[in-house]
Amino acid sequence: MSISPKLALLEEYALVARALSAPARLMLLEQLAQGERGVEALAEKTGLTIANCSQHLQQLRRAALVTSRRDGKAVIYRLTDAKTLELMDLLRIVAERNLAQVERILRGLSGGYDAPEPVSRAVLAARLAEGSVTVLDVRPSDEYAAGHIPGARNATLAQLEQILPTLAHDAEIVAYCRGPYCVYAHQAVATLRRHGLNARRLEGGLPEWREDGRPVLIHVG
Amino acid sequence: MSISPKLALLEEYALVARALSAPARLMLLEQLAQGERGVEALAEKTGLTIANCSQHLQQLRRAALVTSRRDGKAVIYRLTDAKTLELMDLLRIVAERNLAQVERILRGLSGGYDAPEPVSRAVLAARLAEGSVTVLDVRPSDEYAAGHIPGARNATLAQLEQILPTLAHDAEIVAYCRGPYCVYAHQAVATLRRHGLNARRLEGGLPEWREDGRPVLIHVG
DNA sequence: ATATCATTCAAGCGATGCCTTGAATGATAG
DNA sequence: CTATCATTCAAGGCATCGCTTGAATGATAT
Repeated sequence: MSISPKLALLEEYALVARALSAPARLMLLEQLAQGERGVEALAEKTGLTIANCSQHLQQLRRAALVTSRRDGKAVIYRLTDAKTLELMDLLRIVAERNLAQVERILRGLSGGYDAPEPVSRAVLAARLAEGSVTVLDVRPSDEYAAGHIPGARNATLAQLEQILPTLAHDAEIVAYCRGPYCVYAHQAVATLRRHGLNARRLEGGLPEWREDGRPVLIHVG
Repeated sequence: MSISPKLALLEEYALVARALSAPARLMLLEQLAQGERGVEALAEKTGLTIANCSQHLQQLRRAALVTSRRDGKAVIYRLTDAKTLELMDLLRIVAERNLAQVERILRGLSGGYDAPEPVSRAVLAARLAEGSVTVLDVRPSDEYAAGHIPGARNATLAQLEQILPTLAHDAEIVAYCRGPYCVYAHQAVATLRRHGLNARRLEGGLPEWREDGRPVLIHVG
């Protein structure tokens, strides 16, 4: 009943890939890229039931993409390390690079306008230093409170229309969200540009920004 | 169409991951990494039937990991670009790195379940002679192939859950691995006992067994 | 101890995936 | 046109996956 060593190895690799092969688990990883979370919080954010969420998390843990620790009654999950994020990013890059389907979906998101190139993190940091840019954090406010780019203003997609008048029409606006898997920033830029504002998207999201070693402001005033 | 654009995007990313989640397809990609090949050549190299091989290749093509062209009657497949290779490499790196990490983590938590006393090598040898025990080698398959206790069955930790139903519930199970500093056997025993099986750990590992002058079987059938 | 809360386990259902078998397609050679 | 070859399609069996429901576990507080 002993299988070949080679096949056993491939089975291990396949286990990791299989852990990444369900949209629900990618959602969980995206959430965990924001920071460590408990099961209940993850279930709420992703819309999964508690039990289902727990089972997905255990599958991710079996592939060692996440680790967990106890905190009182709660079990807190987090990404094992930056390699997990790298793997997710490369998966996304390959998918977007190769799949015309992805392009069509993103185009559908942008509502048919020509999406401009995203702003690199280095460029945004420079523009921030000279104060020539408005930064918009379009994630839910609890995630904003847990950490955001210094100087960024928070507005969910639902709030976006309301704060439109308060946005300068001359300065450039840069929107960001959770990261490459997240579509909030795409949608925000589409909305802003439809209203004639000069908006672009930040390349990557807050996890990538933090990964670069750039400042993150916690506990808003 | 767009029920949920976000889900649709994640579905596309998951499609790429799913394409990498079958050992057969990883074998095909490994072959293609050495150069473009026809279907028949790939089937021969991997031991798959022609039809099965063709279907796997189409799945890889759907994920845009490979592309194909016609050459006379034959269809020649090749990797789409270097990114496919990068993705395979990162998958392998993460899998191997994570397995080592699991080992380190488990070393920290030796407790967690009431571990029974390990079985001495002399006792195991006697029990083996009378056939009243199931021996489980929980090291990687290549190490198993390089030498193991005669009659031992090989199963990595990842495979353990899958072979659970095939393990006898009445006979005692003895698990061993590399030696006193290796945690595979500890973890295996913990898993088996969680499933209600009567499992214990061998004192020491294969090096100690060999050091005792006891038989070691090389070259598995 | 008992109660409570968060998480995990276990069983069942429907859907999907992998593999096999046998027939259909598409391109080339005579 | 017909025959041949490589590949693909189609249908079936069998296993696995993802989700749900309801109960069990583990840690904490009373």
